[in-house]
Amino acid sequence: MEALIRYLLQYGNLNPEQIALIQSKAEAKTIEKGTYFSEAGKIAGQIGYVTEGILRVCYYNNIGEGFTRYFVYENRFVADINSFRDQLPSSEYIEAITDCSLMIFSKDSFTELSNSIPAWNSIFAKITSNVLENKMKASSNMLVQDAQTRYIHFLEHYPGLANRVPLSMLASYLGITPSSLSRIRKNIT
Amino acid sequence: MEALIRYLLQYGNLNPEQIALIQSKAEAKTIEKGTYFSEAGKIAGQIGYVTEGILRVCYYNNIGEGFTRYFVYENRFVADINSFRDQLPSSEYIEAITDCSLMIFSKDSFTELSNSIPAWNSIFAKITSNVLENKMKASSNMLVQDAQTRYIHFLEHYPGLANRVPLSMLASYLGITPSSLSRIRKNIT
DNA sequence: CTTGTCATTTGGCAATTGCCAAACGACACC
DNA sequence: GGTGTCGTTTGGCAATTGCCAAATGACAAG
Repeated sequence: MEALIRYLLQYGNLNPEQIALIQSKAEAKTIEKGTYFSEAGKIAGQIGYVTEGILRVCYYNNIGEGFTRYFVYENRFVADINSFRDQLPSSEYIEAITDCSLMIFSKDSFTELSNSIPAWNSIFAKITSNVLENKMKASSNMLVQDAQTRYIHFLEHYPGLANRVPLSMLASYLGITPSSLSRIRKNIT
Repeated sequence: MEALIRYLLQYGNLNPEQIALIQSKAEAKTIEKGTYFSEAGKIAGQIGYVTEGILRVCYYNNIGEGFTRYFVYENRFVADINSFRDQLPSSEYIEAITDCSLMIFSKDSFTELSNSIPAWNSIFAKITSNVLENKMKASSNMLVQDAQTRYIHFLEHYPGLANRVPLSMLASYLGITPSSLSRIRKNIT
């Protein structure tokens, strides 16, 4: 909970009353490995702050293969933000790939905070654009690197994460086959 | 100018007085092919709505090669949004690849609109997250497609654009060499 | 018209990566 | 212990793409 407040304070100021209000609206939630926090076709009813565990934002093609767009891990927000904000159907899945603990805000709580705390919307606008811009740059950079460079960059940028996610999901994030990732790992040891 | 207002109205409501205020703050500007709208290391002082022409958002590596992250063309906003919002140094270049006509808002005008029009920040928050999310998905999708598929998808998604941008810049957007793109074009005719 | 410059095309070859199939390892269940 | 399942590793081969170099084309300047 302190971590959540510290995270928010990076993006704007909040006084003690506002912090107390936020804390009163945050709700602890755990979800099991393999279950979905949010599903394509459904409307996102909550936004979560990850206190423990890893999720992946992913989609499936017409033959059921899953592709990882990115991972979300401790001390980051997770949600289909456009679905949550405008209450439109989501286009992606958010899947827990380990057991996860989250602090969540329901849409109603989020709206109340947005009405009570002037800085709230500005804080989330900043978080959203910073995070999305970074994700976009990461994908865009990967496009012009070879597979091994992408993997090494992932190792450096997300220390420890490579050992916590299945090889096949990491491979689809990197845009390569599981076999290729397995060979790359053998190469660089 | 009507196009700009119509674009904004897609993301929120504005009454006639607000529309008039917006129009009074928008400033016409032209920039020449080959010049920068915004530069890495500098603070973005304006946000532009493209009425004519094409720009690219790009960066350079340590040996001076330029890589295109994406293109911005008619009836879209262009800016380094994080630099513009927080007045921090930009990390990328925005280059006119044809002569361009823009409607621009200076940081001061933008702030005034933000103070006078309650919906203003919400409109730009939606535009920002929608646009960034689409860019991010596009890059992420490209990562798992072969070069020809990426090019065909670009042709379908941005009709006419392929003939208006230099092959070398399109190649770097697609993450392939100019030679490869040239061969792909020969293949599919 | 000639020249120079720069972007694009093309060829040949090498490296990367994908695809398919088989083997292996971990692990739960009987 | 045996069996099945699933994820990962490995091998062999084919396709894609990059790299380097040369040829061609477009175009502006003299």
